[in-house]
Amino acid sequence: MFKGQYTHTIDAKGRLSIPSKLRKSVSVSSDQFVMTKGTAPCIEIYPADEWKTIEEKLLKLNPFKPEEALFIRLITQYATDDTLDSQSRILIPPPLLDYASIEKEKDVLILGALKRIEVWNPVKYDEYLKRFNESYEEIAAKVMS
Amino acid sequence: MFKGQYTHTIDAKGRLSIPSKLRKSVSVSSDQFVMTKGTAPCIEIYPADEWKTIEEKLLKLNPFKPEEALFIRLITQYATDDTLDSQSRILIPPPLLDYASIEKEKDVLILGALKRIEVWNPVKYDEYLKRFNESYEEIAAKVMS
DNA sequence: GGAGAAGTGGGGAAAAGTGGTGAAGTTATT
DNA sequence: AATAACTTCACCACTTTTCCCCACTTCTCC
Repeated sequence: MFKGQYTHTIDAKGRLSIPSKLRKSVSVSSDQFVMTKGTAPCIEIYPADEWKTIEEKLLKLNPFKPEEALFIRLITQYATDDTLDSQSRILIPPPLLDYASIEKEKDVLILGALKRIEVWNPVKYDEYLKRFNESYEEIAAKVMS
Repeated sequence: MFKGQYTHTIDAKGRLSIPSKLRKSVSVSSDQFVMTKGTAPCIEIYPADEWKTIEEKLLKLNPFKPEEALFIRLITQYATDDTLDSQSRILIPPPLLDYASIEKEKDVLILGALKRIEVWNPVKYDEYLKRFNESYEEIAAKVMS
């Protein structure tokens, strides 16, 4: 499972190197990833295996229900798969960078979040945290009870 | 189960040696630990086995629910695993040191707390204790009845 | 007081992260 | 249809950080 936080930079070509500790968390030899737009304003990266389980859930939705069809469009529209290059980097497509307000040659915050990796604009992540008024203890008590 | 208190120093590289008495409390040959931010202003260190039970709870949460996703981010962001080096030390990442107000080359208070080990800035621990008005005797009566 | 264990400090090899160049393939233009 | 220009992707090289190992000091327990 992914965990930890890391600060890397997106280079001028839109490449992002995946922290080695996160790479080691992935089931061996699977350097295939799928990235898509996050439900929060970030980029979500899934190992290919994990993406399959999400895809299965999507397949159970009914595309004739407008709302479910919309969700399918939104999530698949931005989905891209890629394999790591020889320097363990993935190439992030411009639409995803736009969505997450990430600029090339700037620092990004990489979060390990169990089954997925999240990539944030550090400023946006701060703003995101501030939107919630509750303290860590309060949330822990509510969610983990 | 961990118990006792110890005073060690964080070295210039952010390393902390785990007291030998605590090491002996851990189930044999498991020198794998996971540390994360405490609900109190300290660092919590769990043996890897113990952490798994926490992780299982987290995996049952639904990352498409905003509040549950937030909690996953908060707890996993600070989670780091590490194994003891040949001198029985672990490396504590800067974000955790910041959170617990611990500086390098300073003394820290290490507490054995049953299933986990806690690392405190000694000053912060005093402040923490003073926040509670009740006496030891009163708390005991309330909690243990 | 001595021997062994525990705790602290530091240096060097190896890996991780970043930047860049060149070849191959694609598109466009003459 | 051929050539030029641009984009894409794989590979190479350098810098920085990490981590592993060795050495010394201090404390503990006979």
